[in-house]
Amino acid sequence: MAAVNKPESTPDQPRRRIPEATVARLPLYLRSLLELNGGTPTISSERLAELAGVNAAKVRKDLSYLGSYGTRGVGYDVEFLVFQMSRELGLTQEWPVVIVGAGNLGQALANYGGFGDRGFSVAALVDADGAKVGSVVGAHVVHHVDDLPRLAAELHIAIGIIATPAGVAQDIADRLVAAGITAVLNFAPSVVTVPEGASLRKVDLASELQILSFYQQRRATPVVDAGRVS
Amino acid sequence: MAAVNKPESTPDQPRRRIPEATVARLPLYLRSLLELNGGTPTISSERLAELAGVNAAKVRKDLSYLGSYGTRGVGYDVEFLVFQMSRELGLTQEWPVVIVGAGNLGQALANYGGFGDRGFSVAALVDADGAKVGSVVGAHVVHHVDDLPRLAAELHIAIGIIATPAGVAQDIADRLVAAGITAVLNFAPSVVTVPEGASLRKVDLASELQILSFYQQRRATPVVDAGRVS
DNA sequence: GTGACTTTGTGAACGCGTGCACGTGGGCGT
DNA sequence: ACGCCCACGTGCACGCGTTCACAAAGTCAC
Repeated sequence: MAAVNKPESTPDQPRRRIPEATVARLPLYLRSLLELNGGTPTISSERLAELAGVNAAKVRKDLSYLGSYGTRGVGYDVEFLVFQMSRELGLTQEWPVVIVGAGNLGQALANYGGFGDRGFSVAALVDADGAKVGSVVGAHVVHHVDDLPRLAAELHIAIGIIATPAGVAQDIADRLVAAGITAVLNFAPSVVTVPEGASLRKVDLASELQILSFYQQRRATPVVDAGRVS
Repeated sequence: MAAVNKPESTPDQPRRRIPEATVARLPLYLRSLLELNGGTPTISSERLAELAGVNAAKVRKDLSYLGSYGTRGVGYDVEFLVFQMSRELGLTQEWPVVIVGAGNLGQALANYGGFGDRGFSVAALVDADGAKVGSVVGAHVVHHVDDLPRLAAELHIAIGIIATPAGVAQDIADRLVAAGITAVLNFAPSVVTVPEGASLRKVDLASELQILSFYQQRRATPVVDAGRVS
């Protein structure tokens, strides 16, 4: 990345580093604020915490990473906070997204309304199956996955969603990155990796269910517990 | 497979507490092992780490929470490990799942093949919209959400998936819990809470995209001074 | 202007998870 | 049988994230 190389001698950090855990909560706060719909001009950390389902201290610390945007004795200006968070999250611009895989999931995602919701739009839908290419899903024509580089360049796509079978997920990830798409959201039940400098998030339905199953199983089986019960 | 009851054969230790982070990785390990397809009888922590995309020390520590199932100098017996992990995750039994919301996402989930994959099956699909009730989605007839208590009891459903609009997600969660379903997977873009004693996981597409957007934005902006970026 | 009250911002302590490094113990070759 | 080698299991240190508690800072009433 550009100027940020070694923190060898530069005391002034260019930009505040925001902990990953905090970044993951920002969308939650933003959503909570938007749900207020202008009901109140300001909001306290306590109220926001309640809406977001976290505790107040965490809210304050998280927001403090963005800057001192609160007013003591009053709270945070909702509108201003929404603006700052949107800016920080990069939501002041439109993010065109490509969905790879026009199967069950890919089609559902393409049709999903809550998408353009806030800064994101489905710019392209691609598939490797020649038979699907050209067909129409929702408002989108399915393109061939080989067109990724062209599509990415022409439509300025920076985010890719993998909605393919597990077997080809890594290959698709590689192709996405090769096409200059450095943010990847993987829905396929498969471990994929991206090179340094690219971002990867995953949504893993099977894992989530298995995690639930684990705790459900624990509850069902009587246990000799050494203290707490959860 | 052997009896799914208490491991009376094993030294009956007061069950080990497994860190949440570890639990979240178990499905990953399990999947990686299954992909081996009997290729090798044993596997080292290093190899498994590679497959699962984590580091070897973490694998060993994670697996050690399950018990000392490895053999020094050799590695882990794949088949045995699969069995132990399946047992621990509660995958030796079938988990019937109810999907709430027969909209875009709900239908896609109902049709999703990789579901019965490993211990889970769509036992019911319900919706609040009377017009949808009775219609057929995939192999399932849509029932009314009011039937939840009956369905849950009759079909022994313990896991519920919320695939509704955000506005009703909390209400649905309450209904699920009231119906005795104590494990909930929430797909709706909304904060929901469940009472103590129930489990909740969430899958939040919008948040994931916004997190990606955050890092993408950081990469794109060359970083000015500590103050505002115009 | 003053004092009481409210809520932020943050220093500090704590706890959990991660990763290293190495002791430990079992297999395998000779 | 013996010793070498290998990979597990884990104690320990470190870093990140969470939480508490409180001073700082601003508002509001009068």
